[in-house]
Amino acid sequence: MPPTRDNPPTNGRPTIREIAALAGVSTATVSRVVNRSGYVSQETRRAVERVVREHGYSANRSARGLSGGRTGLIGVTVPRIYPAYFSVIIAGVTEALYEQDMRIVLCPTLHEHDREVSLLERLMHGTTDGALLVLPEESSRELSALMDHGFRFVVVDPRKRMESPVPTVSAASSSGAAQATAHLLELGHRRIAAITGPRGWLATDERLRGYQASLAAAGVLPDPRLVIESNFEIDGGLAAATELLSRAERPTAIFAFNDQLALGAMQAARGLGLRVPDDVSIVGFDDTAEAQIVTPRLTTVRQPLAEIGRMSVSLLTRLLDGQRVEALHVELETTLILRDSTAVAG
Amino acid sequence: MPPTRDNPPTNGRPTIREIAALAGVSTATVSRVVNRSGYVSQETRRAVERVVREHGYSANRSARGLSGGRTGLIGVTVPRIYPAYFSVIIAGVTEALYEQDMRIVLCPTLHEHDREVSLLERLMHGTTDGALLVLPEESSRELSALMDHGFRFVVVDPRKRMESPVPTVSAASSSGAAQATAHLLELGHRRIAAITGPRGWLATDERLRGYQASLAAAGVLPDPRLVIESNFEIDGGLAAATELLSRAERPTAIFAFNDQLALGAMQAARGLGLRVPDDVSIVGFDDTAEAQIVTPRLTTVRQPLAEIGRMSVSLLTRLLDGQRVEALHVELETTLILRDSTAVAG
DNA sequence: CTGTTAGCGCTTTCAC
DNA sequence: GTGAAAGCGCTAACAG
Repeated sequence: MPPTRDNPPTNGRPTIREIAALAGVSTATVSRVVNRSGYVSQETRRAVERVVREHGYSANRSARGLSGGRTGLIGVTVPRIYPAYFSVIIAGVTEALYEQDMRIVLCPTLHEHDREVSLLERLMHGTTDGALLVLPEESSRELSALMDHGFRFVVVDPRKRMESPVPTVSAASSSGAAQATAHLLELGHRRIAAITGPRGWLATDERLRGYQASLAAAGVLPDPRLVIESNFEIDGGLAAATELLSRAERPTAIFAFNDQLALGAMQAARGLGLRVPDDVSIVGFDDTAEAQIVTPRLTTVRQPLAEIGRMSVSLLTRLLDGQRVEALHVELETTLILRDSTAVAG
Repeated sequence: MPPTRDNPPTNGRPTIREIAALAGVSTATVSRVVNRSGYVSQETRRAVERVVREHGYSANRSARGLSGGRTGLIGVTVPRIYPAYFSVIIAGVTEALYEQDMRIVLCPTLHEHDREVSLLERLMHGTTDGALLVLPEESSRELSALMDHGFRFVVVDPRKRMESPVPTVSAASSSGAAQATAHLLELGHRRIAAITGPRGWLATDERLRGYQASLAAAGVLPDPRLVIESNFEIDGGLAAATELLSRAERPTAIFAFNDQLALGAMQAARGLGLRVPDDVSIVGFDDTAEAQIVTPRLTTVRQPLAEIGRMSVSLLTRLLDGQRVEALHVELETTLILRDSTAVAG
């Protein structure tokens, strides 16, 4: 601690004791009124509320946290803050928390497993009441262990499949992918390539399943050469699509497993002098803001990202309230959004 | 509080008392070791450090906060979490904080003055040690009052000019705008329109100043009809540019005062069947990720957004340490990034 | 219904 | 150098 350190400013805010004195009651009563817990007579309540209002009192969160109550803070680990995919989830989370007068302690992990674990451990020890883990690195086993340890959290968009004790919120990847693929098939496409995320990730495997199901339903033989594994980032999409579109017998359509990959694919097409959708149709997944600002605007599968964030908060708060959570794995609907990057097969 | 509420999980983490017992010293000594404060003998220090390490001890933040120390939490108010402009600043902030083992409590204000004020007041009372206000709604006077009140904060990208006691971090808007305009002039453009942000905002006024300065330096008479006030959002850019480009004597170049406006302007051009940059050149401001994914890629003025975030943290922590901050108004450089949305005047 | 009373886990004088 | 002890502001039994 530096030598010149000021005394921590008190900001002159009233404490519960002062409010109690002013209202002529005990601190316990003020606490009861403020927290709507226990019985307080109409009169007393009103009197206390008046003083609270007049003095702009609100409980010191550290004190509340310490005394065994809640801190009112939720930790959220997330690989990164952007692209929009993450920001929109975060926005949904903060808004839902705000409505309950709670706040978010935001922790980007940069995909580092160690950082995520240590973050989680410190967060859960006195700083926050619980956590939301977006796309966590931990395995189901590690997370189960944490739950057994008394940690309270919800996994958002799990990377791998989670065992039952760990609550999860995600979107219907498989059906969304099936819709996207069916759309391309209806347009007459038969050589439909897929640029996937990393194998083994739930999002990848589920979307692959939907893609293959639609292909099968249309009687189209799946061609493994048309499926390229990538990384859910623009560069990956660019590389994969460049490869695909440079082939002698190139695909007439590409289903990119997220919007970032689709953006990369569009760049690839452009780089090769191919027009979208005239020469190649492209479909994405997510429907983030980027989908609407590129030319042509991207046809894509919408995930209700803000809603995913809100739902996660809802699950977590129920968990924190000690309620038994009925739906441990919530899956929200996805919708195909038709825009300008797909057209009838040439 | 719901009836079924669990006892708050302890997570089985050791307390300072346990560590003290294990190390055979008092809690005071452990505290000294952990906080590197006061004198502790080499020996004792080492012994304590060993126990701390072995048991993965770290201080409970609520307790630390309560007992007058720091909470290790910084509040950050920001209008929204996306577009990228905000996310990138936030990312810079969190990363800089992480390096000091501090965390961010993120609070979107949705541009609501009331929400921002109340957020700020509660944050500063026991939850956080200080705050970063990104593009705050408050006037310089209101903020000065808060500072007098003992609040510690730094304003990032001030909306209005701030009086001296309030520290600020921003980018060199005026010179960036001058560069952008000069670039267009060099390409032979003379009818250069400007789509601005709201009048009275520092970002708007400064960029306007740079724009006019470059025009004047080139001997081009400023035409007030070419300057349209807008809102820093895509829709605003679309509307303003549509108007500009529909005129009989339309501008050959548009300087949009941020990238969002520029994206809107590109959409407008496309909507009118005009090609960018052949028919109209467009320059943006910010250089967010969007600038690189649109077609053509956007020529724009880069603001070092992540660096702005990091610098703000640096200023704030110095403030919290009670050090006198030398540079109260930090202004970072901007750079013109040449891409494909500008070309020689037709 | 309301007040009294213990702490929560930590930092910080103040003695020794 | 180190320990004992006093709270920080609040919640939660437990009495009454």
